[in-house]
Amino acid sequence: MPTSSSITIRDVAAHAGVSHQTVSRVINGSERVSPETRQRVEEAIEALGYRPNATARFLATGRPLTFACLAPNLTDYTFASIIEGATTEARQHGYFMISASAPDDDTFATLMEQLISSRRAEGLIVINPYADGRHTRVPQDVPTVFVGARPREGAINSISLDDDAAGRQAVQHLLGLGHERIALITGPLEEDCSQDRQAGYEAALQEAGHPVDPAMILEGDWSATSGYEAVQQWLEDRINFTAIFAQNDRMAVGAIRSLRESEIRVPEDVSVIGLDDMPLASYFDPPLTTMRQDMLGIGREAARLLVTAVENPGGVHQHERFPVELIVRRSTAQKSS
Amino acid sequence: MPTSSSITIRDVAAHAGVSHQTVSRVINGSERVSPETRQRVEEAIEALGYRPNATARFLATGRPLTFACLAPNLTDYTFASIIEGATTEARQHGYFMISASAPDDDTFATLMEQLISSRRAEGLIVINPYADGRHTRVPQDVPTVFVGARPREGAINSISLDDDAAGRQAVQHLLGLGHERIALITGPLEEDCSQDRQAGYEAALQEAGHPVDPAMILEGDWSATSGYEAVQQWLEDRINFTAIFAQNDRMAVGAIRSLRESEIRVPEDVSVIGLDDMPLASYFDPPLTTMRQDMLGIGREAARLLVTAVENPGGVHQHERFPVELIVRRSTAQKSS
DNA sequence: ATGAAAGCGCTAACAT
DNA sequence: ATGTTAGCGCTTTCAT
Repeated sequence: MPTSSSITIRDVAAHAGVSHQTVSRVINGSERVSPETRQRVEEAIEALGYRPNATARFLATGRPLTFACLAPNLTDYTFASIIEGATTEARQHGYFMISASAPDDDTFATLMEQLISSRRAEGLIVINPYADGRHTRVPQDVPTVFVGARPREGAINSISLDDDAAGRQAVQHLLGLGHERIALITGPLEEDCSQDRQAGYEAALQEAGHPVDPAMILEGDWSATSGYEAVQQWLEDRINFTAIFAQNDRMAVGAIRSLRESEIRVPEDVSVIGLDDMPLASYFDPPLTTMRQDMLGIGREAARLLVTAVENPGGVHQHERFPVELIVRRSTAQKSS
Repeated sequence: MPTSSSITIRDVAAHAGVSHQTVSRVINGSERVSPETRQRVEEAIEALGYRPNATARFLATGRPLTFACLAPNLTDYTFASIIEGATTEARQHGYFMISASAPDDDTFATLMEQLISSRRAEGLIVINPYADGRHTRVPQDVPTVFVGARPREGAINSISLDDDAAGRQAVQHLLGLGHERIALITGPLEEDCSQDRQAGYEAALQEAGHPVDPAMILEGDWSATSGYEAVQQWLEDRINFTAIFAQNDRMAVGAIRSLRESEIRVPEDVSVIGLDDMPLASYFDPPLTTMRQDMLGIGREAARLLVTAVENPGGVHQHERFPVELIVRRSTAQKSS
């Protein structure tokens, strides 16, 4: 089997004594080829080591069979999982994924130009589109799925967690353990999910007849450090609370560190619940109570929606919300007396 | 600025009253265009909202300006970081990256066919090529960089940690604290890095005049669970040790969990050192002593080597090793009497 | 400095 | 069932 250096469809045709179009039919699995001819062509392909040139095919069909997936970064575990799910699912449908990190608005705009305007990719997945103004940079008429954003005006598919329900669930778990003074550490408030999780938190509290105390709500930036600092702040301000809902696991871990350093026991004195179920969440001390999100599944679904959008132009835009699953470990416990 | 739906170079040419070739010259920044003509063409481009079609350009030049990066998965923090570094660096040089996960040999082979043989990508980065037989699946003559593999025969660039030095450094740190009975949890032994880290461990021990006891060496699979189980095993076998070197952080964390459950204190009774400096390594209890590897830098360097290989065919193959940096936190301490 | 012609490797449309 | 003729949108000679 010789090298496939630059054997073209015509070389194969010559070798098999047929027209190049017949070769094209064979490699595309058309029915309209006699068995004998097909056989001869396949032998020629094998003999010459022919491999179809993807670029040429893309040009001829006008379809690059490629998606782009943009996230603030590629290393965050949640982003990476979504990307993995989307990439794998896309492949199943014949598409490859170009993923790139767009830390800011400008980078995002540049990538739009190079990826979308140049028609290098025919579909787009944007993770965290409301992290900044990037959602406004998406060109019209490009099949797109936003991940981690609420449905909005505009012709775009969206997938997100059911963040409101997640917020409620966290609070209800804590309420069920007897806690009433529940503090909240949010993510950046420009992100939909932070707002929705907070809304769920407030709703659950109010429905249970408890007040929402603004002093017990602090904004973090998803980092462990910001969770740590939120607790420091409350301690300085002498805020009383017996439980904390951190909107992600990293902030929860930071909060626990801070509590411990102040000799406050978790969960005996204060319960802490996070959200994500990040890797090793059960290996922290104490093992983290949290809410698991199916990030791989979200990524897969994003790819599925995108395939649908690309293959059925003018279709209806979909909006989905994924549920969260409570994982009770040991950072939450019954409120002590 | 109208839509760029399907404006071609010829539309622009007509609009500007020049030949399409002149438009080509303008968008490629050729010198051989008079300022006035250039001006007119640029106005036409603006007026029509023209954007060059990347696929057409690829076909004409024979260069897809795309790399592929294959890893066992996309979510592992070390892989994701390497990918992020490589993707970003590649972009700097005008290349996009298609990344995909190849959990096994067969998937890898299929991806080679779809990505490389079809000339959809012109360069290849393989993370962990010796995880299985995948390194044999890389076609000849494709510019390739192996990440996480020792230099070998064959025309391929490689980058890895200086794993041998890392193994030594871990042991020397422990030796310096007075430990002599140092147990080792390795990664899968088919991977170069596991072997090399073990070689460094053994060399450092021997140079210090201490025996290498095979009973104190157990093979893990990088997971926290395998670290946990290794310690269980030693405990059952009543092996005596005062320190553990786990070849990655996850296994270190698992080992610590196991030790604690047996009422063995870390670091008072047993010191534990890992390798990676994974996110939140400092948030475990105790904060993990480990060795940091610059995964983003490794990824960037991989992309740089690949650009060189692609742009200078027939060049020399490079092999690089990155150093590791000891991060002393609190899971290691002076051996108690 | 600019244009005309040819072709990259394939698919699509129309014959036969 | 198979071949012929045209492109896809661009770059690359080679003229002028």
